[in-house]
Amino acid sequence: MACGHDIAMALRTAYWAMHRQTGAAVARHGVTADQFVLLSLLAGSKGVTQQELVRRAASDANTVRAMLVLLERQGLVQRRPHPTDGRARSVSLTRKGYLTFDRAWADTETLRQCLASAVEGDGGDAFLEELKRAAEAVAAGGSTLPAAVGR
Amino acid sequence: MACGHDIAMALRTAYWAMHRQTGAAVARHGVTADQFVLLSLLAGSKGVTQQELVRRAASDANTVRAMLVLLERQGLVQRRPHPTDGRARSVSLTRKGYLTFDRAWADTETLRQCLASAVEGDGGDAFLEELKRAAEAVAAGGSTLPAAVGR
DNA sequence: CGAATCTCAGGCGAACTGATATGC
DNA sequence: CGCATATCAGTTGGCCTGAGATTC
Repeated sequence: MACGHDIAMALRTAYWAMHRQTGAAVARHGVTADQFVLLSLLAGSKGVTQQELVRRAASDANTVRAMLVLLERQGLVQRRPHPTDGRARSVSLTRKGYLTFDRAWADTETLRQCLASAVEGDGGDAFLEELKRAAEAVAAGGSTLPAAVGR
Repeated sequence: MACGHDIAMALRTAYWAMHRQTGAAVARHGVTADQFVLLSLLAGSKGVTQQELVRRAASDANTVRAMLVLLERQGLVQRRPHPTDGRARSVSLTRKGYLTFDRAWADTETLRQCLASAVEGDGGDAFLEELKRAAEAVAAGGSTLPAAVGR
């Protein structure tokens, strides 16, 4: 049977393999793998708040801000005051940002197909669902069942 | 159908959820989540070379060395010259290393069960296999199908 | 010789903590 | 008031490149 540790290690291996390949594929566009994730989120929806990016990228508010600052210096993203919420910022891609993302997206096409075809056949959807379920369970598991109890 | 991007994002989310929970669970033992991974590998087999750790931890030679130096300063691991290969180092846990790992392992028990039970039921083994297959495909995919071709 | 293992120097993106300002 | 959003200052661990020493 699949013990948690094996899954955790396989998860780690898979993530880093993907992260490194992505980084290598998008490096020549001047962005990192993590920055590419942000770009993909911004390309998908206009006028996102930083908080939204934090949620969707599974990251941190300070980290996201630092990354946006770097992307802003490259002229790939712009941050405008939010129309209704004075606290928030409305982040969106610039034209250059769209161009860069499109190219980077194209250069990661084979990578995504590689990933998809590896799990497709048996049940790609089932795999995706299990992955999401695992993420949720783990994220919530630490708070519902505080591991800092024993001893 | 499950597109590669969705899988990649879910993979990222799952990994970071696990990484953060692990880090929070083992923090009071003075080790990080990544260091805990090394400890678990060392606890599983005696006299491992650093190169072996690099492979199994899906990491980098310089990174592993830096981490081992930190762990060595804490007295958790020891590095001895390899018996047969003069280039290599034989890394193993000290008694303190075993103690620390056992406690950290116990504190991550609920986390592993959380992860296992989330994918169990449908097919935990199938999930693990798909995960491994995806990791292999991605790791090899970048070299067999160089993404830096287009344009 | 080439190849593998490890070490060293250095830089950098990213994650984190804690405190702070501002607007809901 | 509490709460949420974002900012700033600073620290750290981890990843990476490039070079070099040593041994197989």
